[in-house]
Amino acid sequence: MLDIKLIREHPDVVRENLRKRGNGEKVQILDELIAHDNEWRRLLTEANKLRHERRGITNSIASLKKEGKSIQAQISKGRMLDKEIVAIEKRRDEYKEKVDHILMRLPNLLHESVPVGEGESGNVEVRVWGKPPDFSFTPVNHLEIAKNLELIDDKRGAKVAGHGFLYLRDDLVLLDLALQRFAIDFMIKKGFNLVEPPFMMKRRPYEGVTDLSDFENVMYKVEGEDLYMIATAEHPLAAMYMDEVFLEEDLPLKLVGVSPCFRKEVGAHGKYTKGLFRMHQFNKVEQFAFCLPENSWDVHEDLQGNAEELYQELQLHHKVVNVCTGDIGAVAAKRYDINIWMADDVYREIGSNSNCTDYQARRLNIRYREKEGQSPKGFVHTVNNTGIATSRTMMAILEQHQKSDGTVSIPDVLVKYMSGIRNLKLH
RNA sequence: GCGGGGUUGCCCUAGCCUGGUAGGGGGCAGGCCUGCUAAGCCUGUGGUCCAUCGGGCCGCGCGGGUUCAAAUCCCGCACCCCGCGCCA
Repeated sequence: MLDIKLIREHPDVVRENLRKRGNGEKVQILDELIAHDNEWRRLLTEANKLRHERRGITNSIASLKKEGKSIQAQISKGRMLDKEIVAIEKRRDEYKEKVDHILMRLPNLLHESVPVGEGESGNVEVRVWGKPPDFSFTPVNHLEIAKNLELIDDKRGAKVAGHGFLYLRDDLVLLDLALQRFAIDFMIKKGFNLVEPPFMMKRRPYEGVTDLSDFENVMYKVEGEDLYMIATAEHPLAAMYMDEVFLEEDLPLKLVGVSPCFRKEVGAHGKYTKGLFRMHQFNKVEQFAFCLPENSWDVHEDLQGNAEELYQELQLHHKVVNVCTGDIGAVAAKRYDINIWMADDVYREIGSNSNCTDYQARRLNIRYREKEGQSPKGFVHTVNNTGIATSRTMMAILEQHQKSDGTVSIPDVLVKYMSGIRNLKLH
């Protein structure tokens, strides 16, 4: 959520931001917001004047009573005023609701380094690590490899849970767990605190962390309960400190969350949905940080470095892109994606890293104070970054580390987490 | 799931029975005093709106209700603590 004061004082900045994002239609709702906010403030001031008058009457009744005088005239005067107050406050609240409604729908302000562009094609490459594998045979996709090795059962997954669900089997389950343990140990060494969050959360904290359209397109709702299945550990991690105030010396607070992720993937038609790439359920180790506003850009780069190191240790060729205005999403001020090479010679997203600045913190009311005993100074910044999404990482390992005989070699760093297994092969 | 207790400002706490401007302590910030330090004393402390000084409104877990007037009375809900029950 943006600061309403910023919108009042610098509407041109916000308007320009919406244009850059290609949210032309939102420029209009911004103008509506400003008009509604003006009207809200006018009605608020008017209501406050009436309430002030009303308080005077109430107080005069108390003193008249003490003197034993009649209070009837004051009571009827008060009743008249009450009617006016109720009417004005009803209108005031209607405008306030309109203001909040729009405010919750405006995207975050972009960082100046975000490239302007439309869709994925507008993303700008900033780094490449490694090269495409030099195969002496025609590489095949991970689903084919995994099915040949009897490590994935997609037919039964579909039978039992529907499209987008798989049974993982045997060594692929071990690989999933190995990736999680590898990433967890890595992040702990980097000074992160390990957290397993709740896998469901209530609506109010959920509204604090995400775009409202996600409630239709992304999250599963638990029927009959005020609970949603988490789409990523980022969400419960961000909401963990809702309505709290950090002490400046405790920041940055870096958390590594491990959890399954549940996503409806509404509107995924036409996108690449093969095998492990786009599923309704997968496991992820997530980096998350709360930090001071002045540090968030450093922390953002810091987490990016961690993610790149992870894929380097796994010997996975990838590219880093600065995600453009048309592809970045509402919550982030800046985002890097890591795109992984796949066997069809296409690079696909394996993780992303977003600085959300104070956008989530304002919605969640997470602040910081300079010293114990002082009042809060401002909102913290939040940064979230995929450490390892096991599904897409397994996919990349299968495709990049496949061999001509249909087996797959396990990256060295994972072997100790795989009970010594060095290859995926048919048993 | 049942019973009891609780939720007041940055923190702790009084006020609730018996409705009438939320009091005290601590912390923090600023000031006074002081040769220096400590102590002491004074002022301030959340959100928001209008405005030149300044002033108003809101805020006692959340939402309703009663009343001229609600932290206080009534109803509903959430969360926390204790005990009981059930349970991997």
